[in-house]
Amino acid sequence: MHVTLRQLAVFESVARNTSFTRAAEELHLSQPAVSMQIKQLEENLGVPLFEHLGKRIFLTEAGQEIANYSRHISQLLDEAASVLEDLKGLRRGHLSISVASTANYFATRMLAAFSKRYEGLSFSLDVTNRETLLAQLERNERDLVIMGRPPRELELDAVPFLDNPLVLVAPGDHPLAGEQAIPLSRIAEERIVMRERGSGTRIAIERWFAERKVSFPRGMEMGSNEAIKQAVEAGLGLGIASIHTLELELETGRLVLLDVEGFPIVRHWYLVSRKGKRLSPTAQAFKTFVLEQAPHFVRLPEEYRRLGG
Amino acid sequence: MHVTLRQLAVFESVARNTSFTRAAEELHLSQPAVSMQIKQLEENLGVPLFEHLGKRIFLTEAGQEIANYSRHISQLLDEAASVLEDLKGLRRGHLSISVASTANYFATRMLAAFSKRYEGLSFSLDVTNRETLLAQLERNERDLVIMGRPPRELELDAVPFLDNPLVLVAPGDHPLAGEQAIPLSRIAEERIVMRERGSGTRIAIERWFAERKVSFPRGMEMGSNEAIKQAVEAGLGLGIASIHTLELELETGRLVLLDVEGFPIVRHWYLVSRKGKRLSPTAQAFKTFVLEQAPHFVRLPEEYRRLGG
DNA sequence: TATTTGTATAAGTCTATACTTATGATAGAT
DNA sequence: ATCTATCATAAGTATAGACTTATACAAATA
Repeated sequence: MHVTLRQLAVFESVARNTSFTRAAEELHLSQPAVSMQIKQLEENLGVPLFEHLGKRIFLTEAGQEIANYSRHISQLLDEAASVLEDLKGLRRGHLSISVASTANYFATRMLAAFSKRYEGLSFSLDVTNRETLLAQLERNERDLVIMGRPPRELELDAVPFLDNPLVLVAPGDHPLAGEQAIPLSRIAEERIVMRERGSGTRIAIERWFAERKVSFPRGMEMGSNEAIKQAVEAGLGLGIASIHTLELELETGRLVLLDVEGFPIVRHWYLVSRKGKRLSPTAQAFKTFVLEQAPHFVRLPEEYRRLGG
Repeated sequence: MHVTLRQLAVFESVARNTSFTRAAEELHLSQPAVSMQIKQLEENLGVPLFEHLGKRIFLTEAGQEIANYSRHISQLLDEAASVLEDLKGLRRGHLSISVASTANYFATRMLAAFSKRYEGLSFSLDVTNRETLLAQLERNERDLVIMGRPPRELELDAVPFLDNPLVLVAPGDHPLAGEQAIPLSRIAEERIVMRERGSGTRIAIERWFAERKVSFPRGMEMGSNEAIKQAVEAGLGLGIASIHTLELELETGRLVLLDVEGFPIVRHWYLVSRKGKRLSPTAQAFKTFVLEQAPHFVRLPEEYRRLGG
């Protein structure tokens, strides 16, 4: 059968007015135009929809059924239109993002704030490692990803939106705590706790030392930021990590920033999406939000120094 | 927006196949034809439905929403088609009939049998007086009506389908009980209990006596068939009524048929509908059923005589 | 780099759609 | 019986709808 929405719309009007002429007026059509649409609909359905008794018309049982279905369908269409409007207007929508474990510390706060601003939106947040992040982008499973320097070889849209200072920290009672302008050479004497080889942070650190032609300090490798913090607190050495992973420890003074020559090593946080991806209104809104608001969700190294002093 | 069902159908196929080319094959179309339909749908909705990443396509969030609505709509259309088929195939439908009070005695049985044969059908049965019956027909509120002789002045389709014998009955212990070929003159001596002036039955009786030039017997008027039966049983006189209202009393012997010259007065039951009314499949089926099966739902006068003898 | 695969765009065709006006048929109303 | 209101039918038209083929473009693949 080849029913059209037009036919249903005309039918609906006729059924409601119980008159072809009245429906024609309502639809700004000639009366024969209405007759034809109804006739076609009846032919398509293979059933008479109206009963003609004298000059009055009545819906047949089939007509009543079709009237119900017709109402239902036009209601669905209205609803669909409204949903699309909501999506455009950010009153509805879903945002799926993933963030590198290290970024979790502030990304969660950003998402919470964004969520508060756009109440209708729903979210899925994945906190995972770099490898998974890239795989998700590859499979187009995420709108956006927050991570450190994204690989150049993959075709990605990556926008830096926030400084990511790698800082040197020591236990609160360390001899170097509070000293200013510590020469880098002094650090070479200390043992360093940092992330394992191959991790984004570690690569950055190695490159940094290499650029300065400073011999890489002996150290300990840890598989997580939490492990680094615990090791440093336990006095196993100095730590190098993103300042954004250290907030609580710095605030309580369990760890302190060291003012070492050349530190912090400034890297950046990136907002990453698949190259060529057309962001949904929701994702676009989040991107804008992050680009504008990100600094409000982290503390700068200076702020902690003030605390420590 | 001017969305068409065609657009939704094509969209549905593309969404399911996640491929324009595959959808084109499925729909036996060229690939550009599919592209065009999707493009139009997107323009109508004002939203991109697909994301193109490399050669792969993904549904946008809006696309997923529309896919849901589209599925729902096509499901409704399927359901509507199936309902119409059911209506045609008498697996579904509604029959609304009214019957004259007098006809109730066998009409209910007919309806029960019909209902058993077509299990999917629903019914509404109104047992009411002649006046209401005609008003209902006038307002096209009933598919069919069962009544005695319908008025000629109204434009009706009326088909007689069953004899309606008006019989003379007496209490089981009446002197005339069992006598054969009682002359009509003998009856003139008795008092007669019958329906009130103006009722269909009464008119028929009066006309019958007039035709035979027999003086109308003195009698009592009753407003209902039940009242007649009670009066006769109580010995207030002989009764004249449709045999179909007397089944129980004749069967138990509380009343007996009198074999009076000229009796029974044979009238007919009619199946009546508004002139020009196109009967629904259900109503048509019931009409056919009644025309073919009606005699099975009543007893003939002879059968009771055998009982009485 | 060339090839294959998948989609978009352009141009053209054909037809059915969605109308129109004019007129006919029918049933109520006057 | 005539008039009036309603719907159906007929004939005609302009348009847009639904296609086609040919070709361009872009990205994955070899």
